[in-house]
Amino acid sequence: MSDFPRSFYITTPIYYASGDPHVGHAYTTISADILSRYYRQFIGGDKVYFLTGTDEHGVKIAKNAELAGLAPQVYVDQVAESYRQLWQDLNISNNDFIRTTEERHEKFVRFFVEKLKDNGYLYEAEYEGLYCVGCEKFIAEKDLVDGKCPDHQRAPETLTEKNWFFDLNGKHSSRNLLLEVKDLIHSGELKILPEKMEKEVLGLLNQDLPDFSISRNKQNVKWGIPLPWDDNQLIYVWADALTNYLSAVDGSDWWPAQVQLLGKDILKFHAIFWPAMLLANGYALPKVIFSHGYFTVDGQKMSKTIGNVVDPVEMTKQYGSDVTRYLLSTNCPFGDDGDINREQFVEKYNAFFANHLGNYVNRILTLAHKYYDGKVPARDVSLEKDWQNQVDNAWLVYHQAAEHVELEKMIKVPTELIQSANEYITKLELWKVMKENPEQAAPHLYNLLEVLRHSALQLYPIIPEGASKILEALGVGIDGQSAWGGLASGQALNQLGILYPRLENKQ
RNA sequence: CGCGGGAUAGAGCAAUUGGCAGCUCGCGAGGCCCAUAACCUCGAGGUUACAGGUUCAAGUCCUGUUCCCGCAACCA
Repeated sequence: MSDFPRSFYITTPIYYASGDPHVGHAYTTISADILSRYYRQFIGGDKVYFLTGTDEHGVKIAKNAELAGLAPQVYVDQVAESYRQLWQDLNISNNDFIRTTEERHEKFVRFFVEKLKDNGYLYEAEYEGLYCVGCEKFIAEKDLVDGKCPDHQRAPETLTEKNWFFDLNGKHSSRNLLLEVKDLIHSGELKILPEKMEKEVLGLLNQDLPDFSISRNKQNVKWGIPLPWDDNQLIYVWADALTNYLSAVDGSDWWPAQVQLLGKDILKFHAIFWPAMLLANGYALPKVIFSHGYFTVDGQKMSKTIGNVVDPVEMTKQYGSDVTRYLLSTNCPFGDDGDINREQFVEKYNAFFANHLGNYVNRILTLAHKYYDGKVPARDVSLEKDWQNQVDNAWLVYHQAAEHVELEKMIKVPTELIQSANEYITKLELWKVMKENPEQAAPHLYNLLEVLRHSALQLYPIIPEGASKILEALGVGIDGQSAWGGLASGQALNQLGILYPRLENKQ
């Protein structure tokens, strides 16, 4: 059995509130929810803290608000609400939802950057960049088309402004934070997973990483948290956003996070800058930074211009929370890129929910009602040995998968148990035995029901709604025992009917 | 020669890090009739992108080539 942490603090990134939720956001959040629910089952509900939220400052948001004709705060209120709604619809069990425009956060960020300054890690310097007058902001060289801003068809000017910089390289303080982060990654104290992402981070650390600025001139960025000691500056969104992982749990002992999930686009910030900031202010580092992959859709990059965007809201509306959770989280090994094939949604639904899980549930509950009065029949320990071994082993594999954050492997375990149970029924022709000699078949049905109980417990983190219904029908709870023999003979069983109707594939 | 990942059956993905190329879906044949046209068994389908090399043994290691994809200093 694997070693469980004493407590489990898990975070998703806070999502940038410049638009509606994306399927990638849903993927990260579902993954975090699966782990949260898993740990709640096995180390206790009060030992798990699951944080998500929204990042609500910055130029882009101010601009989008203006385009929508709304005040920035009104705009982000709406966006935050759409995230909240989606998480609710997806059965996400987050303990907190932090917004960077909340007072508790802003207060902490001011404290945090002030501390960086007091500790000697901030210095003032010139930032030089390409500035587009039309956009009223700095523009990256890679975004230029023929040397011009694509939005305004004009060449940007080179502009300098004074910013406060964070001393990563130890030029202004006694510590070289980049070297320290590198050492901590090498020593395994800070784990970057999957391994290939750790390689990438180490690769970045072997190149020159310049210090980054943690503030912006107020004239260029108008929507943010003021720098406490400098009226002309606002705190740059990254310094603002990363700090949420602390501000949300300030005053408690949840920190350090056990797992911080993120998409690979923001790996550098989380695996290098964030640890450096924590070191500078004397905080512990998160245990694991886990970077998951991206989706392509039908083999292509998801993009609005191609028009192949998968909308998580629509998907949830169409398929419900369990199915959406299943389709997204079991699509590919966690940590790799995966392809979403929408034409396969119905096929995958039928294969797993209707044919496999739903059919099995209906199959054995019907038998129990037909021949055993809807009650858990008597058991016979001498007929349980093989099942007990198999189930024990299944749990071992399951816990190991969870420990390694291999979400796609977690669902394989109960799937295989059910498959074995179906084989068992066929091999013994149990429907016949039940008809002819129900007493003889009784212990076998007990085994089948017990297998269902274990499967449902294992499925619960991934498809909480359906798994809860099944466990309820069996008369047990979600924090049930993973030892064999948890069902009590004589326990009344509910009939569930068709839990997941088969869908016809529209041609 | 900026850093890194990838190319395996019609589709989507595995392969305990060198040991008989597997899984799911789809497809074909049979079985069963308790269950949702479900379930069970068997089968077809691969020169593992390409060319060399190391090895008793290579999808896996090495060299080269082609193609795809992230990141590349402020982009959530």
